[in-house]
Amino acid sequence: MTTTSSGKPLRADALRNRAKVLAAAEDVFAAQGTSASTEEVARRAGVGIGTVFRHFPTKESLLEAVLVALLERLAAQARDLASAADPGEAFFGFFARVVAQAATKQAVTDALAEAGVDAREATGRTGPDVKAAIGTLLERAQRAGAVRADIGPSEVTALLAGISYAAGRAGGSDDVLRIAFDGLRPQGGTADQAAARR
Amino acid sequence: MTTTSSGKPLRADALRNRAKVLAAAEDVFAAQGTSASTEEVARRAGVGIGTVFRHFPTKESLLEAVLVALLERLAAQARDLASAADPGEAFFGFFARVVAQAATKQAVTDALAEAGVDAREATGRTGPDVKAAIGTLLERAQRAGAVRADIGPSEVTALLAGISYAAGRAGGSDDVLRIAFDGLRPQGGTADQAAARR
Amino acid sequence: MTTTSSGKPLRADALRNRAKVLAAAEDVFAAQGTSASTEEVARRAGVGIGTVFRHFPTKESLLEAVLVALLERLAAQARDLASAADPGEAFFGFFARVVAQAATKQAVTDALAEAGVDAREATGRTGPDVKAAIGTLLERAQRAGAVRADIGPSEVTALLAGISYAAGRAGGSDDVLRIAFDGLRPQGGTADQAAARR
Amino acid sequence: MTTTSSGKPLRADALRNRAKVLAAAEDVFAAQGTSASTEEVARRAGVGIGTVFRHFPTKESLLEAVLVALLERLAAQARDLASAADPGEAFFGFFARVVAQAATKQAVTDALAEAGVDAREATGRTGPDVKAAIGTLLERAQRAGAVRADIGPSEVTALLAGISYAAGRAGGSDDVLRIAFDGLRPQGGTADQAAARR
DNA sequence: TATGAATGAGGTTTCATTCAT
DNA sequence: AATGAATGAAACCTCATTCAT
Repeated sequence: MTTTSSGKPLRADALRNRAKVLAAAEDVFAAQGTSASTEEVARRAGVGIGTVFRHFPTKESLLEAVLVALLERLAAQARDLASAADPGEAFFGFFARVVAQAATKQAVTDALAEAGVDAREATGRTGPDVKAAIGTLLERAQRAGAVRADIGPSEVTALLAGISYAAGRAGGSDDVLRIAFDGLRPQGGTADQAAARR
Repeated sequence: MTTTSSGKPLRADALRNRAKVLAAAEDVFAAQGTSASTEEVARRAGVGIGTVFRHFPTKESLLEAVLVALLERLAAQARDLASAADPGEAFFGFFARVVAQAATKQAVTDALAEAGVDAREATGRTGPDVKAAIGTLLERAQRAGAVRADIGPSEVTALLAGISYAAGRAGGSDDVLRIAFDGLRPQGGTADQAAARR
Repeated sequence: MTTTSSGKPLRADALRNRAKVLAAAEDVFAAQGTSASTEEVARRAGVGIGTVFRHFPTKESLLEAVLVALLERLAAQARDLASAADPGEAFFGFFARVVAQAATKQAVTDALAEAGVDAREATGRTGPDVKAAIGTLLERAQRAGAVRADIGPSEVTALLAGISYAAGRAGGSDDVLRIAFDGLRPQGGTADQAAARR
Repeated sequence: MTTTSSGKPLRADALRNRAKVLAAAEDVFAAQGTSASTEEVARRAGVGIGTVFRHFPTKESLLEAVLVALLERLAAQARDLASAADPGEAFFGFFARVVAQAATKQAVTDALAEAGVDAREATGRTGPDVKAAIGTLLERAQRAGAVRADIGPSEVTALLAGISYAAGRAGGSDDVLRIAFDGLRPQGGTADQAAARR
């Protein structure tokens, strides 16, 4: 993501400003919600409002960019864990870490949802990246018998969102995370369990 | 909720309008999010904007009223199930029903959170009602061995919120609900499981 | 002023309400300025808003009525003093008393001026009454040599308004009143002064 | 007043617009009273409503700015006369000129009073400037025996306000001004008078 | 006649976006 | 490319006035 939509490479200073704006936006939206003003983002970034709009022609595109950045970071974390020694630990560790980061992401996910933009469409090719990375973690954990076999990446992603929400808003304690983990593990008395024992 | 804050009973027509506004607000906020305009609510209700503000002097108070109405409805449903024959079925049935209704409630819960109002405080005495009713369902299900014994109403409520969110936003299928249910059941290898098998 | 504009006599209870509203309006406008809401007047009067509008079909007419009532009271006070023993004392005493009451009257005078209504027209036949009563006091004081001879009721009224304003807003002390009095007395080196020394 | 509250100098075009808005506000408030809408001010200034609020973030701050501008102008006029040849003429000339300008100033003074803002506080350091300049004029006139010795700047200011009000509202003729002048001159039978005759 | 609920124009203020500097 | 002033639509809310009860 080092070029504009027009495909032309950005000058060094422009690139630096783009990064400053993005970082500021992440902070501001996390702190004040997505209804924070674009001007506030500019102020925090230390640039003029015009500069924000030069890089992100609408507020929605700014929110989208923040979301993409977050998802990219998540995907990277997932890929880092893809070759960990203990697949189960890798999977659940990733899950827990995402939930812990939820406060910020929540704001942005909400925003896009509210703006009437489907998150999956907005995130373009980043969404699949995350899903693919999660899929890898999931498969390894399932093969190791640490996670039930009858679910796929979509279910994991949805559950991740829900538990993150609970953690951010409902003041959910670790107990909620524990319940989710128990639900994700192979369940007793089923074919899953048999597979887990193998 | 048939009186104003001043304690005087409302005239029949006023009461009817209040209900119309509340219903419209529920629809509008569910459909467009809580940033929908008050004027849109008035339009949908078929009343003048002044009427909305007569009944709910600020937008926040309108959002609050919508939330309270929703919670009241939930509490009533929970109470209805408190004496059902099968406590486990009652508990899980309630959970599933709430999640199914989630689209609307989500909008409002978000709104209050964003508005800086603590949902638990805003809902005044309605929140406790819901929690109490859920507590009753939970206890009965735990005593019957249908639900794990190491959680309380707070965890259930938080999980309810999270799964509802997943259902409303992340397009969570029934699989997510199934995972949550499995996590809520007595877990293998513990005293709970023994109780469950009895 | 015991009839409506339609000429029909008011029922006893209607008359009582009219008086209550008028008194409340005086209080409210004096305390909060003329931008106070009509609803506030109704509340203070202990009647419904509809009742206020039944008696005074517009807010302007209510302000006008308050002003008329005030002027009537002033005229009565002036008439009471018309036969006082000392004409000079009567004149200056009246002047001082009016200024002391100014706070309330100010609000209303301003209001009418702001509302684009010419005070002289609005007050209809009451204005002349006041002016006539002031004229009588003035003439007697002039004949007694206590007030300069080269001014008429119009100048006295204007000065009265100005000094009242100063008293109400500019925090004018008694000194301002003293200056006005000195300016109103027969001035040195003229026929007036001779008369004053007689 | 060539900078914003943030201390940064304004761009040339912004400065021009600020002046246009201020001038328009003076006109509009003078003509229609302080309850005139901000939109009317924008229309008269030929700018968008947003521009008005960029320069004056609330209506009250706009009213305040108009008042400050007026007081500054008055202070400048007073200072110009501070070294005039005839101190008495300077003092009374100033007084007369202020009264002649009264229509506009009245509107604004009223406004601030109504808005619950103490004019003296709101005007910051401009109020004292005016009073100081008036004080200089007064002292010189008193030393020259043209004005009575037993009053100070506060009394002059209050009287100024009152007579201005009379001139603007009550249709006061020059006679009222004459009365005030006579009251301000050294009064017969006192040390003042002796000084005046010298 | 009295009441107060309903109305909607209009007021202040915010903010995403555009454009001159 | 960067800036920030200008714009105006739209939001929330008030209040004089009308009208059904």
